[in-house]
Amino acid sequence: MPWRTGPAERAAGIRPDPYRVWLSEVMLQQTTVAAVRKYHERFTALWPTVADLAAAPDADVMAEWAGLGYYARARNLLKCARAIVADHGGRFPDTHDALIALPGIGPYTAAAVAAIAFDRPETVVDGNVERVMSRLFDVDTPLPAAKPELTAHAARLTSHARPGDHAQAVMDLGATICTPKSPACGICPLRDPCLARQNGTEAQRPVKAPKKAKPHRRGYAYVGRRDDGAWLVETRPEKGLLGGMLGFPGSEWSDAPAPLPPAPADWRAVGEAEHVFTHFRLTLTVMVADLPPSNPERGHFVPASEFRPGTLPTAMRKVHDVAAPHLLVERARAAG
DNA sequence: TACGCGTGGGC
DNA sequence: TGCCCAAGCGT
Repeated sequence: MPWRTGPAERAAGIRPDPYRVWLSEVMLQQTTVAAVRKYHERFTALWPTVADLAAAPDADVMAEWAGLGYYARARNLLKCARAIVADHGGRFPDTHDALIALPGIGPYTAAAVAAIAFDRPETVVDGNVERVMSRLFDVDTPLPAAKPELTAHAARLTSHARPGDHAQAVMDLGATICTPKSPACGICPLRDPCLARQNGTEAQRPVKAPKKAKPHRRGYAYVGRRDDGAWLVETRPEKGLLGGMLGFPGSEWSDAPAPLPPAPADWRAVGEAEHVFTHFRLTLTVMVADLPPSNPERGHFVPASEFRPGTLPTAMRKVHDVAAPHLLVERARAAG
């Protein structure tokens, strides 16, 4: 991964850039490496240092984060960058305790940055480490209750000689060999001491608490365009679902939502957009209309030349994709 | 402690 | 196809 340093660089005493390590770790929270790579490249190209990021407009950062999910991470990313400039002279603190005091940095990220960027003997415990420890010691306590026990195991094994390499190695073992399904025990360097392997329980580790069922919610989303092609959008409130992101005005999302058009117009339904969030399933009825030039009751117009569907969170991009063909038809009909 | 918070890929 | 999951954090 591009934010890592190789053996030759480390042998020469070169440590990874703490800014790049921090950025990667925040992006990797509950997110796959494959999804993160391009976002990390884009962010470091646009904002090469933490000071550059701290100076960026909120809307620019949110737009670049669009599609990566868990948008509170992007809001906290900016808060953290600005705190580092304001309170730490633009340099990342190099201790776990100072790092964990910053927005968006919790136990995992504080340990990961301290270990990987500053080679401090901190114990990282992410989902990979939990899985490796639960198998190595055949822990049958269900997660998340097992977390302290697994953390204690991981801490006892943490290398004080090469903490950064150790942290990445345990996570890489979990990501590539000690995988959730069909672990490659045959090539695992820990196959002999692994208690789950000895007991034949590796497929049942880690034990997890049962999940809650996802309710199904519905709503209306309104995609309106003005005569000049401008799109009616709104910036969502800072807190809550898709907080701070651009979206289309809509109704509440509930069992039986009431229509709530953002402006008087001849709204008509053109289809549905389906999306699954972490804790509920959503079906949005997509409404479209040509809008008069008068001010809407909610939202604001973005000129067609400045509107990029890629800056929308995925649920809203799906709404756009359902609506766009119908709007284009209307534009063409009007023009023709 | 438990919940709210996204998304895309794998099977 | 519907579930499971991924380098968690804030409240």
